[in-house]
Amino acid sequence: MSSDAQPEPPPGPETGGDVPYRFERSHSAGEVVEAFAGLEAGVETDTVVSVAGRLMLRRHQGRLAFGTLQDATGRIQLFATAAVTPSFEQFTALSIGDWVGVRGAVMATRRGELSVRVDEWVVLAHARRPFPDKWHGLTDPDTRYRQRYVDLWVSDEARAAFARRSEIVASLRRRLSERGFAEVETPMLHPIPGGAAARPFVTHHEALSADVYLRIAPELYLKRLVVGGMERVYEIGRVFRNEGISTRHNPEFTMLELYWAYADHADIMELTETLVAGVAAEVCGSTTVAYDGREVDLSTPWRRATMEEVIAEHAGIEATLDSGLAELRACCDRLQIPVEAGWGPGKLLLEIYEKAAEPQLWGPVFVTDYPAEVSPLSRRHRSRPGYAERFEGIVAGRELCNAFTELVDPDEQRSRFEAQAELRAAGDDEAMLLDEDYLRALEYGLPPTGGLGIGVDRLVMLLTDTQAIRDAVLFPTLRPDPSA
RNA sequence: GCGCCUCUAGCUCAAUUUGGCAGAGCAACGGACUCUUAAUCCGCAGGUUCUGGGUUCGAGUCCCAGGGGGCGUACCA
Repeated sequence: MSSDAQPEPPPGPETGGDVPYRFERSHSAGEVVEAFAGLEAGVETDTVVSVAGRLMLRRHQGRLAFGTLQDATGRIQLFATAAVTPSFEQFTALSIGDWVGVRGAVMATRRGELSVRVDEWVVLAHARRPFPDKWHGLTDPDTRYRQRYVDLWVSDEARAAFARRSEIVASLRRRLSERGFAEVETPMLHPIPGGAAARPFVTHHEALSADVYLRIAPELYLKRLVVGGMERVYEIGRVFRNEGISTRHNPEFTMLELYWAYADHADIMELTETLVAGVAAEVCGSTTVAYDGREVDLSTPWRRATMEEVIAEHAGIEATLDSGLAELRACCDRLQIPVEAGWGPGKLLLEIYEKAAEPQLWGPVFVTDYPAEVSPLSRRHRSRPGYAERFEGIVAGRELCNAFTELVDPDEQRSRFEAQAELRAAGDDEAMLLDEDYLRALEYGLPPTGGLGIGVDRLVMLLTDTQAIRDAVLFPTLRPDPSA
């Protein structure tokens, strides 16, 4: 920082000087704006503040210069004059994008713009590359994602969305903590990928001479912890699935999974709707949010409807597991849904739901009573043979969560795994693998447990009104840059 | 994977019905200006038109191949 008593030329492009190791900031831009809101035009206060950020706009007028300084909290105008600002010429030579620290009196210009007078200033970092057009910003999505560090400065929407993402995740953690859930971290490198039907990424551990898999879900480890006596656990973390990329899919995404001993699917529904509505109220200020030009009312309770009910409503078809294989196949034919030979009635019913009913749902709605056949980790429905106590939450037309009363019986879990193995043998490379250690854990006894998985990125999309997962993930997966 | 669209200066965009000297604004650079708000004004520069072939007297433009990206679709949350 230059000093009034013994002014030193601030390091700048001309001097090639080094930049300071730290800067003592007294106020963020937002704090100045808040503290001095309504300051009358032309008033200079005695309050001296230190602010820091990037110079985003400049307006020079001879021996007077204005700048717009932006930091994480917002923008504040800088007011410099040749009379009071040291090294005024160098100050006016700053580039857009340069980081500067400024110390001076808070004032309002004749036009009433709240400003910090530049009594002292120092360059904190030079922007050697030019910033994008100050009015148009970046429009090329590729550049926005690859150079997010630039996008965040020039796109207010991006900055706001990611700030809100942090609030959402913090809110989830706080709410779960309040309910007695302990946050844990389980392995990301799995010897046997499990907990979901998905193709994994494979990697190799040299010292162990063993292939390992990036996890596709933390589910089986979290339930091991319930066996271990952790009655309420959750994990928020990255999972990896070796599948296509789309507006709703990133190969690595963030999942919230929780397990709650002594609870069942009904408890989980209540928890889910309360959690989501609470987070929405906290970060959006309302349980009614706008998404994609439509309204979503997240206030509790959410509608519960069985899979058959929504199929009847939206596809106009009466289809259940009791309809029989032939009838379900005929339904698929009528709806022009391609079917494969090995599919059982459960898979056929699920296909009918996913192709003919789900796309028309807006929600929020819990679609309940999934076929047990397609739910290898969930417990059989207590009163409906062939069904599982599993549900998915559909919000704003998208799957937000997947949950169930957990399957606790080791023998039944073994036979479910074996059924998956048959599917795998028949060519389904997303079918689950048998995990002997998980079965052993179940043999020690898993109490009645409810489990939930929420796609955090999808929740962020919902609450930030973004239509592409890339706008909810800071660094979405892209092809390696051929020019890099 | 497949289909459609797209790629021009650091950024945002132009460039006449298949074709005729590659342009503007912002940023940068030089200058003027003591209350601006995307400041304004004058001046000066700035290009492998994504890459490689081809057609043509002549290609940013037309054709072929490749690359990046977007959207849709498939798999999936």
